[in-house]
Amino acid sequence: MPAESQRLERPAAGAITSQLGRRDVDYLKGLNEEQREAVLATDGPLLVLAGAGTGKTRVLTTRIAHILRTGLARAPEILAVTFTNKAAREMKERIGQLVGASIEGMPWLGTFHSIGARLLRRHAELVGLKSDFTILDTDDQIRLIKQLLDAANIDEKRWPARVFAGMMDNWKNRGLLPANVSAAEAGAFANGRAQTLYADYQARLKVLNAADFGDLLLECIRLFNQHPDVLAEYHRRFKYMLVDEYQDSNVAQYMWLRLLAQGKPASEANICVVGDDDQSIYGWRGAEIDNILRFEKDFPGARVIRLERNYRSTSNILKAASHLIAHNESRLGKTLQTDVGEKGDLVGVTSVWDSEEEARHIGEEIEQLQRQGENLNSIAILVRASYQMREFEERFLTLGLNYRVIGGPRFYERREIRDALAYLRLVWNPNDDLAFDRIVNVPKRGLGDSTLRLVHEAARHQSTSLTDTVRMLVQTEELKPKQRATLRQLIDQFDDWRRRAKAQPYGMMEVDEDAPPGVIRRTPWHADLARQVLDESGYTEMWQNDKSAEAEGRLENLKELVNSMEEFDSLGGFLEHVSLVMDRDTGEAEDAVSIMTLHSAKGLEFDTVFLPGWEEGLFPSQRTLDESGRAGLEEERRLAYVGLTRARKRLRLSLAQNRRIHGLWQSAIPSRFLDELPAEAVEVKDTGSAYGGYGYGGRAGRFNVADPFDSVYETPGWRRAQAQHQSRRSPGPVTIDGDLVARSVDDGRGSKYGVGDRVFHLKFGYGRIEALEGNKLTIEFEKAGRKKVLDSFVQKG
DNA sequence: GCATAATTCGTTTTT
DNA sequence: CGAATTATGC
Repeated sequence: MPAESQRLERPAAGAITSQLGRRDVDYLKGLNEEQREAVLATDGPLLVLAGAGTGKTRVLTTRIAHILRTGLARAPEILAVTFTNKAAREMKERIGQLVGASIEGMPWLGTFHSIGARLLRRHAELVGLKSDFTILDTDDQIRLIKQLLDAANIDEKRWPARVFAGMMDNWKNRGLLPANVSAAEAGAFANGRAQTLYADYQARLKVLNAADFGDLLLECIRLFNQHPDVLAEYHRRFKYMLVDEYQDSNVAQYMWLRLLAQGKPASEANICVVGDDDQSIYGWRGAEIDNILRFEKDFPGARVIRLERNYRSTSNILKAASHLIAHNESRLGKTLQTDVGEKGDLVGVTSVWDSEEEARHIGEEIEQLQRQGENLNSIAILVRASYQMREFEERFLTLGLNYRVIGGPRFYERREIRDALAYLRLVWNPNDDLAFDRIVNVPKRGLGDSTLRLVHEAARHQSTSLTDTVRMLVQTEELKPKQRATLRQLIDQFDDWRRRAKAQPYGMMEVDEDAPPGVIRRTPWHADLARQVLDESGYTEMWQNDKSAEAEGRLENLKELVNSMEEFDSLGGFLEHVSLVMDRDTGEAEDAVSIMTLHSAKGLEFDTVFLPGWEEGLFPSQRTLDESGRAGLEEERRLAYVGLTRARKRLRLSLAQNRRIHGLWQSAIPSRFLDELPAEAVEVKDTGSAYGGYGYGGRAGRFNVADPFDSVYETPGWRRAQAQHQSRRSPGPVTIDGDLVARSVDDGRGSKYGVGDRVFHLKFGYGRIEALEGNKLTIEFEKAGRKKVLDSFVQKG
């Protein structure tokens, strides 16, 4: 885990350029004509349409190297954005190799989000944040929304928080601030209160000094729009802009780029986008394939360079992929030419009885390949939906075949990791209410719903953080003694940890760069502190006492987490890293078959690729068809294209005649995509167990396909979708949940009490104020006696 | 407040 | 069919 965010701060700006003079760089060697052109066309807008396996990353990295080498710009003057951390890391590495320097000095190479975060931290105060703002993950987001729904008296059963989170995500992906959300769209949630909720949510984030992932872009856009001077600063700074996987960009990312490119007239902008419209598979999460299709209009006079020479696959594989993708209408059009030279094996298509047989069959083929000396690492199984994976896992376990599942729950998404991080976040920032919420009763401390509800209400009334609220509450008698003692202890503990955190000066863990190898590096204090926090809080113990099977693994993960902290210079730096870099190191040490979804396979390649489950409904997915119609079908087809083009030498498709979905068996129809493969590149195989005549193999090369596309509109699913769409469009009669009974609300003049006032307290009844101390009142109650309470819990009686 | 039974509900996923 | 979340009883 490289400490990118930390190291980049060091002024190594000249590191790359200074070494260039000494090196005879032959970076242009080995590039084909188009690639070289794409590298050398530095000025003006450029669209590089790079088909699968045509050397896209190579062009991108070489282009950067070229810009540096020729002195067109220095490293900090180049903005290069990717979508994933993995891609960013890879680029850094390869640029490093090309220019013979380390990754240092490319401060603006990163994901949209990490660069967005970097920009926001620099100008935080202009968007209502402090520069040490917290980046929320989806978990925190949901928690926060739940609180807001609760506060607004919206039934969370009927209007689930995750649905609203999805809507907001959607808006943010499209660059919409609360004010810009159309009433029609907002009407679809909580009887039209969505817009207010969105605004409340944003306001709450500011109070919490936090931003969610969407904000990292959206707030940048707002910043640029509202502060042209700031934007101008970056116009001057960035001489060249490069964007990877442009077909995956969404509207917000487009706006972001557009603003940054505005320093010059569009026809002169030095912006280079690289992508493949045929590999756009993220439409469902906001990607606008239109961005890439429209590039030439956005940037008039843009050069377009097509990379069509494929260095990956045999011609049969390529033929299959090209033939299939040609069925799409909205595409810019490329024709991949193989450079491999071999025709290779035919693409195998096998029909099997059910998914169990499918797994058995693929297992056998893999064992066969293994006997032929193939490496398991060079084999992958790519599925459409993750539930298909289980069958393979089970089979491979009984076979004793090594496999690895890629893209499962990520390290930083595991419960124990999030809990541990919440502890650390709360040490780092006492006002992190979401972190507080997460761990206040983890491990179990006997603080249940009622106690926490009380704390929350008090916090809401007083507009203080949960930590501060509790700090006040424990000085009163609002809480039951047991809970009060527990909370007091917890607060004290955190204060203690914070003291320890401050006690250690930063200088202590500065790494001695000149130390000879072998010198044991001192464990940074914050890793130690983390260990202490986890031990003293009882968190470690909680898992030690847990007898479930996963407990051991969780403890391991916690250790790993603490160890990984040692690579960071400060707790803050570490926390930034974990909130943005959510990917795990790929353990490629062992030889194993890879099992993953088609989506997570993008960008990878394998000698042998198995593509199971080519059945109507599963692939293409019925749901996508229902929701997005023809556009959905085209995206599914691109997904198929991505799958096919992952293979270098061997491609094996399969389909089951019967599949169990949601517990019940359904007979399946072969995928229409099978019909779209060129017959001459395909070989239909038979497992022998398929029932003659029914099987796909029985039809002598003609695929027993699927209804024509139009019939999709007749499926029940489609009609359902239509119906939903209708109901969403028309707001309909406004039904009121009946829950409009006024709650005892703070009337705003809350804290204006004086000694002698008669007040009412929900729990203790009527009483008279004896003394005032800030917002703490001492009251002599008529029935309950003398108590200390918070002013927000009483009303004038 | 917490452990256990009943119920709901089923893509794809990065940051 | 099975996970994952929610209602129920102690």
